[in-house]
This record gives sequence, structure tokens and C-alpha cells, in this order.
Amino acid sequence: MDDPRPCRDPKEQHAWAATAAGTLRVLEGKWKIVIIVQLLASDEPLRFSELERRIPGVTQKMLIQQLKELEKDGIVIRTLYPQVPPKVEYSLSELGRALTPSFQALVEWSYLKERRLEGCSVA
Amino acid sequence: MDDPRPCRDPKEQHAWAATAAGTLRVLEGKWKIVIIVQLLASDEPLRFSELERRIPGVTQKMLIQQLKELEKDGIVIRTLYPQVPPKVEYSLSELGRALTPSFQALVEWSYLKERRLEGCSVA
DNA sequence: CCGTATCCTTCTAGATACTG
DNA sequence: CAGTATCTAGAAGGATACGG
Repeated sequence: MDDPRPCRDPKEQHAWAATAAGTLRVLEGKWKIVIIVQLLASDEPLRFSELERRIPGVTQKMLIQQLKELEKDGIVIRTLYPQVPPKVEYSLSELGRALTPSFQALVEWSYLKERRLEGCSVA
Repeated sequence: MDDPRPCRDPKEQHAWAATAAGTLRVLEGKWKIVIIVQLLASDEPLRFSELERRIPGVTQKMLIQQLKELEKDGIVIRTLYPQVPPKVEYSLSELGRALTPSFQALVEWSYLKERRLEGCSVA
């Protein structure tokens, strides 16, 4: 495994850590990870109601709130079709899709952690 | 880039998203990412005071709180040297170090995002 | 040096009801 | 269908003081 550190100079490391942590704060929020994973897992853009259906337990308020923040941060794209009844689709931006490798790695890690918790052989 | 989805069956995708999101909740908390990045960036275990010094803005209370949770979740290891004055070192467990690829990818993504924000050529 | 204990503020999330 | 508007409870975070 490669050295994760872009630089060994302590002051640079510090700046690096701070930047990373700051940027990653856009992923904070109880439902953002699930939303992104659902959009990653889907071939096509998802309608608001479809997201709501796929994310059990979320309320409309929370869903719209987190989607708005993700949109503001340039991660998801909202497309409104001016129809009656209204139709809105959400998809990942290029920046959002660039999260793919990170999420792949995190999902693998989550499997590792789950295996550790259960202490059993899922494989 | 590979398909991030472990399975195309919708029901499996749902379970996958839920599991991942649940597990990743152990990374929630204002200071956990910074703590992990600092420990990843360091060759050696870090003393409590050293972490405090490297994470500007954190209070003792928050630092110890987040460290305790990370320890409870099996990500960091606390080692107490029974001396006077006391010495405590924190390091990453095997599970913690397994976060390396994820964090590498996330840090790269954060660079991408920052470049996007600045609209300039860092490279 | 490495924490605990208290108090206080802010932020988050959820329930519920309503609208173009 | 896809939201908005209020209200409220609780969690998270922070300031400060103290202790082994």
C-alpha cells in the first residue's frame, strides 16, 4: 500500500489535513452519504419521489434540505421539468461522480468493519 | 473507472447503501476526520498534547470525546504509560489503517474540489 | 500531562400540516 | 409531485474551571 502522505514535511502535513477535513465537511449530514450512494448505484437520474422511496426513514424536509446543500456544493444536479404535475430529477455532477473511488474504498472498508464486528466469515 | 456497484439488483443495492451508510457513521463528528488524518500522516503514535497542538481550534473536551469514540469503534488505540507525569499515546488500529485507501481517494477528491472552487491551475 | 465536570449555546433532526 | 412553513426535542459542540 502506498504512503498516503503527499508530503513528509510536518507543516505541509498539517495544511493537508486541514484542507481535507474542511472539504470533506460537505459530506456531513445524516442522509448525504445514503443519497450519494443511491445516485451512484443508479444508472439514471432519480426523481424526488424515487429517492424518498429508496431511502427509508427520511422525511421530505430532510431529503430536500440535504439535496439542496449537495446541489449548492456542486455535487448533485437538479433538473426541473416544467410539467403538470411537476417532475424533478436529481443526478450526480462530474464532481459528484468523482467520488466513486472514495466511496468504493469506503464501502469496502465498511465490509471489513462489519466482518470484524460479526467475527464471522461472510465470504 | 470500474462500476462502483457490487450488484445491479435493486434490492441488493439498497442493502448495500444502507450498510455502508450505517458503518460510515463512525466517522461522523466534527474532529474525527482530522484526528484520523493526523494519525495517518504521522509515522509514530501521537501524544494527547501533540494531537491537541496539531489540531487548532479543538478543545480538550472535544478531543478526548472523539478519541474515546474512535477507540470504542476500534479505530484508534490508546496506550497509557504509567508515569509521573502521565503519558498517553494514540495510534491507529489495523482497522484504522485500513482506511488509508479511502482517505487517499477522499484527499484527492478534496483537491479536485478545491481546484474547482478556485478555478485555477494548482498543478 | 491528561484528563473530568458543569453549564450553556447552537445546531440538527423529526413531526406535522399545508401549497402550487 | 415536489416541495414549504412551523414548532419542538434532543444532540452536538464549546467555554471554563477543576482534579489525579
